[in-house]
Amino acid sequence: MPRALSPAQVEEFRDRLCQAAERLFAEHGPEAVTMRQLATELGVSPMTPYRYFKDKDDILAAVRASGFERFAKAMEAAFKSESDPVKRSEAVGRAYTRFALGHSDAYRLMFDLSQPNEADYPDLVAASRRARDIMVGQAGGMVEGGLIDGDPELVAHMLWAALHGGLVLQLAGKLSPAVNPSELRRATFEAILRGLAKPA
Amino acid sequence: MPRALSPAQVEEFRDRLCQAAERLFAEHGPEAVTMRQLATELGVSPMTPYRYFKDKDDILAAVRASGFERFAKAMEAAFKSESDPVKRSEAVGRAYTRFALGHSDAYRLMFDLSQPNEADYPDLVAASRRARDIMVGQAGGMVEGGLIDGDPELVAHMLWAALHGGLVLQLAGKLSPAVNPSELRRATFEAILRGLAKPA
DNA sequence: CATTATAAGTTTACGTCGTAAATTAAAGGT
DNA sequence: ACCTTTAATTTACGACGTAAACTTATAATG
Repeated sequence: MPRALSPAQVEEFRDRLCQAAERLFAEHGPEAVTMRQLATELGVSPMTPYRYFKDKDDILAAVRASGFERFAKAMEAAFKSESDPVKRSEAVGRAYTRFALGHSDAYRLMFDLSQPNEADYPDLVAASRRARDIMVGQAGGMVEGGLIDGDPELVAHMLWAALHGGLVLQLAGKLSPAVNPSELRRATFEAILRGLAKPA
Repeated sequence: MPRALSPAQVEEFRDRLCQAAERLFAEHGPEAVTMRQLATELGVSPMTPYRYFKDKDDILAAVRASGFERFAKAMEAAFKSESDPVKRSEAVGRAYTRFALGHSDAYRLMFDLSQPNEADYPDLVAASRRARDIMVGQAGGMVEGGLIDGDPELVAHMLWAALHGGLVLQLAGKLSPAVNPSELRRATFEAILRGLAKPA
């Protein structure tokens, strides 16, 4: 069916391929998934995906960008669901954790995997920045609300790094079996916030 | 020169190959390094490494194990260099950070990369456990010294996760440019320790 | 010593990968 | 009706990991 292919059709094919890719990447890791498999999955010949994506790396970037978008969306929803800075922070943190644990393969693809030429994929960069902005904004609320002391961006990164570190260690199975991951997160947040609390 | 090959010779070849592999893995990532390159690097034919390693994954595991061993050694030295629990903790933390930043490729290979059948490589498991034990021991000192409150293993994991999280985000270039990584580490440790401090 | 069994190392070969290039075929525009 | 354009397929290539066959040099045996 040559001649044509509206932008909508292009988008539809890209979406379908991304969905298949995300599932297969999650199951077997991106390296283990072949272009031929992806093509078979969509019922097309091995070279067809190359009309819609530059190469395999481009597909990976698209999958990661879509992950960041859903991630950002989940956090934005949590952000808007509360107005009190503390509750808002807790809601965003819960959304973050829920996403990381519920879509752990996507999360690993997004954060663990360091694509060398990440900057070449503007969609990826934009989606990733969008997610980070919410986290910073959430911490800003707590500082402005007078609950804690410090530069909001620094505080946001403290909480983010601590949460991310625990999550990747948990997902990699590197935590000691004696440590309950959710208790680890709770205790870490509590300690950091207590440590940053404004002196009464 | 067939017949013979003492254990020492085997070990020597394995070491040479591991060193070449670590350098090349660091430069280009493990996936981009081929068995043929490694063989050429050692001046042998492409199949020779297969006498000393089961396959490419086995080489990667050996490289990671050797990384964990050097990492553990560095932390053990720091641990022994101080007797006061707080100074000891700081020394171990510094050793950890210095290793992660100074051998960032090895660190990423060790922690970022999740080899699926990690348990199949006992050397790797042992070296990895050795490193973790020091971190837990270091936190135990602070708790026993009465400086902070809590389960030593949990406290160790809190500090570990926070440090590791900041480091991997830094190494992946995901920290905001406005945030100074070393200040981030300092502030996080200070906040956690303040938050865990025993009430006077 | 000459012979032979064995093990180190190389060569060859296979199936699979990502993808470039050539080819085919279907839909407008004229 | 014909030509141009382009989606899609087919074919083809070089490189990969590694199995299997082969070569070669020694150490043990008679």
